[in-house]
Parts: sequence; structure tokens; C-alpha cells
Amino acid sequence: MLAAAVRLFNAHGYDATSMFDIAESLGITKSTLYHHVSSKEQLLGMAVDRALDGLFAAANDISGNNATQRLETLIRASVLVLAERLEFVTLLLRVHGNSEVEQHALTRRREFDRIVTDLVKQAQKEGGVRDDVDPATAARLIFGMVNSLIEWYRPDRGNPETIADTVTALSFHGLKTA
Amino acid sequence: MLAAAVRLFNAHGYDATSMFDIAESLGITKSTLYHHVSSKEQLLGMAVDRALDGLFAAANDISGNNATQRLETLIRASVLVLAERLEFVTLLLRVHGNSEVEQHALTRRREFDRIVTDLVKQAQKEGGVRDDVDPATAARLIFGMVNSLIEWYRPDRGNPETIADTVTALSFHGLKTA
DNA sequence: TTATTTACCGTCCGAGCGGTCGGTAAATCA
DNA sequence: TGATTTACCGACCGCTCGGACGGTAAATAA
Repeated sequence: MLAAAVRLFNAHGYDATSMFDIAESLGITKSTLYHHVSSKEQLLGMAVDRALDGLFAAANDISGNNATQRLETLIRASVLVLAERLEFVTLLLRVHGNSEVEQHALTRRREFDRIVTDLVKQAQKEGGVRDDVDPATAARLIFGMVNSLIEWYRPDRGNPETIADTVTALSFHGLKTA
Repeated sequence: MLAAAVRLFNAHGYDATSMFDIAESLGITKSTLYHHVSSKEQLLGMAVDRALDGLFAAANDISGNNATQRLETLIRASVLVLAERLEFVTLLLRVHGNSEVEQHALTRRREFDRIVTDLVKQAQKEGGVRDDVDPATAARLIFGMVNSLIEWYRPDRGNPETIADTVTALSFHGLKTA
């Protein structure tokens, strides 16, 4: 049910998707849908939490001897979470704070950003990451790259590990020939 | 007038922004607004065209002795267009094909993607770009990075040239210490 | 001066929205 | 068995939306 809602939200936009549309796609009526969920916003909240929980689980589970390695681990893990929970993360990344639920999601996203920025900062101190770039900017750009997955990655084309390899390679070494 | 509409579209979403909201922000009535534009969708169309025209102007104007240099030029130019037409490009990148106008924007975006992918492919042949990555994937990832600007870049913080430097540096050399 | 165009407004409309409510029938519990 | 909960439905409500329409007053053109 949540999955059906998220699919429609992503396909036509949250606002453009009516509760009737969701009910119809499930073969039930709107009334029945409201018997199982209390509001449209609740569906959104459950979905973005599913995405955020995955991201934070990855962030709390990173391994590596130093910050540079840990950053690479987090980038790779994030790609895998994006791929695995693609539709939920897609919805999350399109949220823009128009309601309490969305504000809460934004707050958690900013918290995640801070973790990444701190990691970049530490990696710079270690000398593992070039120090001629602003850590916050670098963090945003790298995760901009990671997050772009939602725009084009489709689970039936190419496996997540290969993508994760490409993303980490580009993140650390860029396009230039090795 | 277009600027006011785009600002509201970006702030609250296209669907969530009513023609009344736009009119109110301009100190006129909805009727007057409809005297100047024929529909809400027309406003959207004008805005995304403004963004796409900037991007294609950049793509048609790139210089460089080889594909690798031309790719770098295009990346840099795109960052500057994003910064300059931030609000229009923001709207463009949030469009998802729910109407004729949006479909048309998507088609033009795909055309731009193809230009970039071709450039990466050529650069690989030249040996200027690592050949262990799929060109289409690399193109999408790099421009995912570029496009992430709309999520966090604000014209009053840091100048576009500095950002463009960082983006090209990360694109070609990655995070690793030089 | 008169005719026409331009900018502007208040009012209205049909449609669609999120959500409520009263009720029914099947499943579960005692 | 009877009582209660659960899943489901049709009808309805207040509200907002994009857009249409008829009209007015100022600017412009003849």
C-alpha cells in the first residue's frame, strides 16, 4: 500500500496524486484507504522515514581505518541504499519543506549532510583528500552525484555494485585517465 | 512577472502554487494576471525554455582543441549557466513530464544529455578520460554533480567561478590529494 | 475629438481535492 | 452462540483551484 502510494507520488508528483488515485491503483475505494492510513501526509512521512532510516543505518555502520576510507565506505553504502530503496529515496529528495512532515525530513537530511561534511573535513586533515576545496561544497557535490541516481538508475539495468564502483572511482580519482 | 512565478514555483512547488498566489505576490488580481499570460502552464513553459536555452547556448559555444578540453569547458559553462539562471534551471530539473510542456522539456534535456555523453565517449577515445567507466553513466554522474547546485548554491555565498573551479577539479581529478 | 487598444478588476463556474460519516458484511473472540 | 472488531463501501462536505466573462477606466491612435 505504501509502495503503491510512493510509486504514484514519484510518477506524477505528491500534489498531483490524489488519494483516489492511490485507492484506485490498489483496487479499493478511498474510504477503505482512509481506514488504513490517517492522512495523505502520513503516507509521505512513512515513505521518507524509510529512506532516511536506510541512509542513517549506513552512516552508523561505516567501517575503515581512517576518515578517508570511512568516507569511501559511506559513499559506496549510500549508493547501495539508494539503489535498494530507490523509490523511497526519490520521494525524499523531492521533498521541499511545505509541511511539518517535510520539514522534519529536511532536518534529518541536513543532519546526514553534516556527517558527510565532517568526514570530508577529517579526511582533509589526514591528507587523504585534497585541501584546496571547501569540505561542505565537496560533500554536497559528491552527494549530488550520488543522489543523481534517482534520476536515471533503474534496477533492471546494471547492478548496484558496478554503479557503486563507478561512483567511488569518480569521487576519488575523477574522469582523468589513471 | 515570470520571475515572480518561478520563485513561487520553486518555493512551494508548481502544483502547490496557485495563480492567485502569483497574482498576489505581484500586487495584482488573478484576472489581470490572466490578461498577460494565457495559462499557468505557459508560465512553466517560458521558464523551462529560459533554462534550456542557456544550457544549449553553452553547449553550442564550447571551445577546446580536443574532446577532453571541450568537455571541461562544457562542465564549467554549465555551472555558470546554473548559477546565473538558478531559479529557471531549478524549475527545469524538477519537471517530470506530467504535461505536454513538461514532456517537451524532458525531450530537450535528453538531447543535452546525449551531447554530453558523446563528448565523454570521444574523450575516452582520445585517452583523456578513463575508459573503465560507461560513458553514459559518467555523463549522468558528472552532471548529477553539476545539477546538484540547485539544491544548495545561493548567489550571495561564494562566486560562481570558484564553484566552477571546484566542480571541474572534482570532475577530472576527484577528491584524492593531487 | 472619437475610436480603439490596453491594463485592470469582481464575480462566477465546474471540477477535483482531502477528509468525514453512517452503515454493512465478514472475520474474530468470548 | 452472541459480541466485538476489522475491512470495506457510497454519499457527502467545505474548500480551492484554473480559468472564463463582462465590464471599467486610462492610454493611445485616428
